[in-house]
Amino acid sequence: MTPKAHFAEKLRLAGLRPTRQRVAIATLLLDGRHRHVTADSLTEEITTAGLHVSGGTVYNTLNQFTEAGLLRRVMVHNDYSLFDTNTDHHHHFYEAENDQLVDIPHDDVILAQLPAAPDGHEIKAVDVVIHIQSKNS
Amino acid sequence: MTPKAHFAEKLRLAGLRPTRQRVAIATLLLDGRHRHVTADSLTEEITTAGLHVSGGTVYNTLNQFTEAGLLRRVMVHNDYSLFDTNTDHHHHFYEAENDQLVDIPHDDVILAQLPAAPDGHEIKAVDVVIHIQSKNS
DNA sequence: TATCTAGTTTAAAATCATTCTAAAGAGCCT
DNA sequence: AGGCTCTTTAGAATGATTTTAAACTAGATA
Repeated sequence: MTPKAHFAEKLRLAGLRPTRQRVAIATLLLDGRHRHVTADSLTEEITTAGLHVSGGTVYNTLNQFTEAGLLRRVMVHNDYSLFDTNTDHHHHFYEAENDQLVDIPHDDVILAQLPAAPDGHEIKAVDVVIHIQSKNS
Repeated sequence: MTPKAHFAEKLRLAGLRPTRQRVAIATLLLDGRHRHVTADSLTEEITTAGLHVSGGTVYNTLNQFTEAGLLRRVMVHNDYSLFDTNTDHHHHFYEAENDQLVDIPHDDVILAQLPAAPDGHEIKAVDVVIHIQSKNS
C-alpha cells in the first residue's frame, strides 16, 4: 500500500474524506513521530514541503483531526493552540519562559487518588501540566 | 479598619499602588469567596456595582493581581482567560460542553509520583485538570 | 466516462480577546 | 500645594482563529 493510500484509509476510518489537503497534512503529522505543532508551524512545514494549503483549511484540518482523535490539543496558554501528535495518555512539562513544552512518559506520573466525577458525569481525561522554570532565576 | 483601607493595605503589600480602580476590583474579587472570573464577567460585575473601569485597566489589573499572587490563571481552553480567586493549591474539573469549571479540593487528588524536572530546572507548579462529560452523551 | 451533489477549499473579510498608545488624571513624597 | 511618576482612559492596533461566499473535487451514479 502506498503511503498516500495508507493515510487516505486512515482518514476514511476517521470519517474524513481524504482530500489532497488532508492527506498532505496527515502525511506530515501522522507518521508516528511525537511532536507539538501550531497552525503556524504546520503551515511553514507545508510550505517547506513545496505544497500549499490555505490558512482556513489548516485550522479546519487541525480541528477535525483533533475531533477525530488523531491529534490532541494541549492547553498551556491562550496565546495560540498547540497540537500534540502523540495521542497516547501522557503529561507535559511546560516552561513558560521559553514557551517550551516537553512530554512526560505516562508512567512517570502516578495519580494515586482521583475524586469521583460530579453526579451524572464521568471522567473523560486527566491532564497534568507541570510548570517548570530554570533554577537560576 | 475600613474595608477600603484593608484592601488598600493588601495592595500595598503586593507592591501595587492602591488606586480607586484596583481597590474596587480587589473589593469584588479578594473577599475570600472562591470563584472564577473572566475579564468580561468582572467588567459586568463592576458595572452592576455601579462603577466603571476601562477595559484596558480590567485586563491590566487581572494580570497584575495574578503576577502578585492574588489570583491564579487557569488554563482550560484558549478562547479567553479564566482567573481563580482561590490561590491555594487545588485542581479542577472542566466540563467542555458547558465551559464549566469546578474546583477540586487539594486532598482529593494524590500525586504519588512526579518526574524529576529536566536538568537545570525546578518544578514551580503542578496543574491537574480532569475533563468530564455528562454520562448520557 | 460524463454527470451530479454534498462536502471541501480558497482568499479575503470578519470576529474577538487582549494589548498598545498617547494624552489626561491621580497617588504620594516633600 | 508642587511635582514626579505611576495609572487610567478611550480608542486604535494586533493576532490567532472563524466565517463567508464562490470555486472546486471526491465519490457515487448513470
